Amino acid sequence: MDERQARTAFAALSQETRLRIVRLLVQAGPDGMAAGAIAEAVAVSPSNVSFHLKDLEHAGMIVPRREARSIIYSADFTGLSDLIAFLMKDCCAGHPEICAPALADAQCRPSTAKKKARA
Amino acid sequence: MDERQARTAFAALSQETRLRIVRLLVQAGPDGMAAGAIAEAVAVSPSNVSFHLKDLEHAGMIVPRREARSIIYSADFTGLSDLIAFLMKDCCAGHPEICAPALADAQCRPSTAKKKARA
DNA sequence: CCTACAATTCAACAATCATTGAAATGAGGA
DNA sequence: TCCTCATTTCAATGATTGTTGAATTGTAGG
Repeated sequence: MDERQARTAFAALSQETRLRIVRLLVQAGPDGMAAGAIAEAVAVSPSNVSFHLKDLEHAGMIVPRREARSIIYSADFTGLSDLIAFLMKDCCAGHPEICAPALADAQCRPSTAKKKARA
Repeated sequence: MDERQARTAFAALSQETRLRIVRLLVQAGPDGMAAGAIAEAVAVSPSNVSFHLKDLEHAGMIVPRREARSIIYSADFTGLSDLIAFLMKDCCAGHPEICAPALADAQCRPSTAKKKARA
């Protein structure tokens, strides 16, 4: 992920409605949610949600698929992952020890973490 | 870090000049750089760099200190770390295996990861 | 105290972004 | 085909954000 893509992603996530949509879709998992359901969940108009969904899609944070009459959006985990990697490279560059707390904090470890987080 | 803080941080990083400043300061390390030096490095006017520095400070991405006539800014590693943690919680929530690639990708590992992680 | 320097503040303007409601597209079902 | 539903597109408007140059604050040295 280059700097330009990262900026686009940051901009997408900096807006209240859009950030809520992303969090919603991450929780929804691979099944995703229809545009209309998203609009209802975040309480904005259909045209407005469409505007934000397009922006998030362009930023590589979500991905659409058609299913019958609906368009289902789901989180783009690869895109989110790439953004984290970009941020970690910037944050940790030359200072791995400083960034470590973030890793410990998130309950997200590579498969090497046998025991579950969240005791 | 709550959602509002995260949005402020994302907004700060979504602007070209500001993202360049952050990357510059991360590379500069704890010593930091004077506002004037930053302005020169990113090629913007003093008043403009001041505007962006204030924004980054407000977002918790950089921290200032006075030193003689200069004001030295350095990256706020804690703030950056918190943002990564926020993003990882959102991204990985319930899907740790999906987020793992980001961890492997960044050359930044917690000290708890003795060996492996990339079997 | 006066001057020089580093940085910030301020007001004005330009540019970008978000919201709205109406109209258009596109997929199914009768 | 016709009708309906789900979503998008469009144009207009309001709200935020970024940029500029001049004026200001604060620090240090002569």
